[in-house]
Amino acid sequence: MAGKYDHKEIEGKWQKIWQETGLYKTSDDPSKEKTYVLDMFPYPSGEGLHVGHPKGYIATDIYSRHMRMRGHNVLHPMGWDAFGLPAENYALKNKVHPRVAVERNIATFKEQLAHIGFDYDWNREINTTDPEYYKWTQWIFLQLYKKGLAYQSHEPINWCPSCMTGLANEDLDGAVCERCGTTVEKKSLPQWVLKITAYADRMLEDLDALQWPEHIKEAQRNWIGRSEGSEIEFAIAGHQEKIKVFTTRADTLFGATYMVLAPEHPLIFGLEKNIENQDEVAAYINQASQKTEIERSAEGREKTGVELKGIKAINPANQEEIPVYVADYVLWGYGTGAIMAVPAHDERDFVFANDEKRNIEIREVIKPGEPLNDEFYKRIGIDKRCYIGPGILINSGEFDGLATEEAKKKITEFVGGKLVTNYKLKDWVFSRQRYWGEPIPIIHCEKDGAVAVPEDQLPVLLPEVESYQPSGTGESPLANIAEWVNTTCPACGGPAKRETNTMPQWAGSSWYYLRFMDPHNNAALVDPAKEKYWAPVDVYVGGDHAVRHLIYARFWHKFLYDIGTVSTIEPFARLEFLGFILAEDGRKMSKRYGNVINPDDVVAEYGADAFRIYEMFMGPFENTIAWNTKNLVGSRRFVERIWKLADSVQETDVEALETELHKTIAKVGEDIESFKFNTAVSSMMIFLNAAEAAKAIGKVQWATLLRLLAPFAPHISEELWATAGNSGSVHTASWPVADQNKLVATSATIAVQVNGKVRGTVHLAVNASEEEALSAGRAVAGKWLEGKEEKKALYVPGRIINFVVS
RNA sequence: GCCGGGGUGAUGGAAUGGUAGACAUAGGGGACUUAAAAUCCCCAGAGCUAAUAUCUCGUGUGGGUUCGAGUCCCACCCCCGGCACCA
Repeated sequence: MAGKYDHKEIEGKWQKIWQETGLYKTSDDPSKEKTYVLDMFPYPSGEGLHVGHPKGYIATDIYSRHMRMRGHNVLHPMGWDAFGLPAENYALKNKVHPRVAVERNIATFKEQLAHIGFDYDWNREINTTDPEYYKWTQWIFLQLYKKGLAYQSHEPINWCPSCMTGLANEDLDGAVCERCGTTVEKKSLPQWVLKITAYADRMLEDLDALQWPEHIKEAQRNWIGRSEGSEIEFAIAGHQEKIKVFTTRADTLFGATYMVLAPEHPLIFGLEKNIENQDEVAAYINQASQKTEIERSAEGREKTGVELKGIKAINPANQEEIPVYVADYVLWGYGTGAIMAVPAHDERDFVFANDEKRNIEIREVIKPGEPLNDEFYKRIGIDKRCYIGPGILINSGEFDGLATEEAKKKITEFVGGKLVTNYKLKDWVFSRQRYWGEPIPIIHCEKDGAVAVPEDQLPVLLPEVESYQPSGTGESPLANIAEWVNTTCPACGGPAKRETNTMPQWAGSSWYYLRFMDPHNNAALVDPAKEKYWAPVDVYVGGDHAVRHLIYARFWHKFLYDIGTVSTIEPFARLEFLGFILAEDGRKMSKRYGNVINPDDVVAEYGADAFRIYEMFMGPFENTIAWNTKNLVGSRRFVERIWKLADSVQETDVEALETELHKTIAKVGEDIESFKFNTAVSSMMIFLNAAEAAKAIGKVQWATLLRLLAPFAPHISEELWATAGNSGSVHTASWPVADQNKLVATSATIAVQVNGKVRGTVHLAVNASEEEALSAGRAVAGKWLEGKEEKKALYVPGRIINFVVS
């Protein structure tokens, strides 16, 4: 007779034993098959974990325990992504050094995680703010620099006036800072930029082979934004300069009746003397620069612009002179910052040109390849004079009659243009004017310019400062430490200054998964043999970060592949998307709303095992679902009923449970593999219901059930495994194998239908003949067949009987 | 606007084209208890019924394919997510 189920005692006891015996220590045994399961490592915030954080960790824990039981050598590590603005802001607010705050927060996180009973190998813990770690982050930067993929730029960048730092495009949410919601400004600052665009094509192409959720792949495709088109030059009448445009519709060139330059286009200044309405143009440009990105791109906004009077461009297709405008609907940051405008076949150009005072010709050059009836116009849904689809060329000289696709190539060739590919993806602005990040390992020499810090001098340690308050001037707080900034040039020995900007938060997380393979290596980022064994990450679990982290990590990984550091072209073979847990009120869990649920409290009251089961049973893993303490009771009851079932264990197996047990074995195994934890749990519940109904379970069946339960509820299954007299840990026992012969029941209840409507059921042996089945079916459905002509009778063994009558 | 994913009881959700609503929560009834909690047993999509049986309807809407559709096809509506004046 088992005693009362005391989760505190049981869970505390086993957590201690597992730690003492090193049950989860990972070895680099190359003779065993490996599985590398990884969570997106957390940022250790001052608020600690809420119940949403562990959801993904529980999933990887179950997966890793299951693979270990299947005999794999499992790498399931945990670490801390601790650089970046949140840590620094927290530290500023609470008047402690970020390092101290981070250490304290990590201790809290670890304590919280420990209570949930994860199988992490803590010997492999990493922390991105540890100099032994960021030495290698800096090392990667140097390799990028050496290959010309890290360069200095003076282009204006996005600047967050609240965070007082420059930002990358990926750090923006539309036109506001993703972190604080402040509208960003443009600011000219010298900075380091990483040439992520050099990898755009490979990042796009290699997506296809990844086992990732479609929406994440799609988000990456959108972000990279490849578009194939042509670059075509337009001469300016009476000038040497030319206007270069990017277009995806070179086939419409004969319909280009004006051009537009972005307000930032430098050519406007170059032509200044020849612009007759200089004042008007200058005023427009000034006005445009005052607008925020949001204002500029507001949907349905009237298109404004000013003609550059005295300037005419020459359409290279037909040598016609056409007007040139400056208008802010053309963006300086995309393509060449200038467009050829074809009002008949581009909605935006149409809206701009379809204004009487501008008096711009709308010239049709594409005829749709289908009948021009009302239905067609309804479908294209815009003004009949603007058709944006493909078609057949008209009014295009010798190209008349060609189809769009062919004409694009031929016309580009005809006017001496070239086919090019454009991307929305921008190079990664990599400098941050803040304290809490990896120093960029560069020295600026008066004579030699930017010089890489020699690798043997890494890491460049982040110095102590008096104030890590950002200056807001565009200089990082490091610039105030003269004794650190002033140094000698490694190349010439002359006076030089250190780079004072730091790396963005996303640097350390762009390669951390590699360090877990070999966390204590001082001579290399990762030992090649270990990398070859463990790479790639087999299953990567996390939410959000569809673009940023995943695109940065893929970029760095591909670069590391090119320089021979890693052996795979992609870092994460499979990605499982984590649906968040909302608060009970349906809102995001946040201190601000006072709706945070701390896992410590849940574990204390219901136990880690019930907590783990509940988070997995809530619903599909990828769904966002609100926390519900009432529902949690069900998982607690399940755990308690398992505990009580121990009293019903008998020597001999219960024959009636065999089919159900083997179904459960198959189901739980498949469901863990495919991250369908909710149905894995429900299948164990179904089996438990059956065992309770039978009022008995054989000891072999019991041991099997405990092994199935072990990944989900590691403590209670370990306890019951031990009390049942099994040797060793249940977590190193072998995973049960479903017996195919037992999976199929010998008989089944199947439905009898008449004309597809269920009219009854029959219990039939699975191997019953068709005659037997149909006659049994007729007996049940007799009433419905009476007086009707039976046209057809179907029997699908084990599934259905259906009579078709008239 | 383009792209991706969805719409199933009161709720979270199940369902290789084969008895829709498994499993769980909340709910109703009963047992135990002085009582309550806990536990155990039973009921439970909607309609019609005093109730049972029977029947009818039922997976966003309308069509279609099929012996049979939540599942496949077509059109539409709505929700969530990504991108968006990207030429």
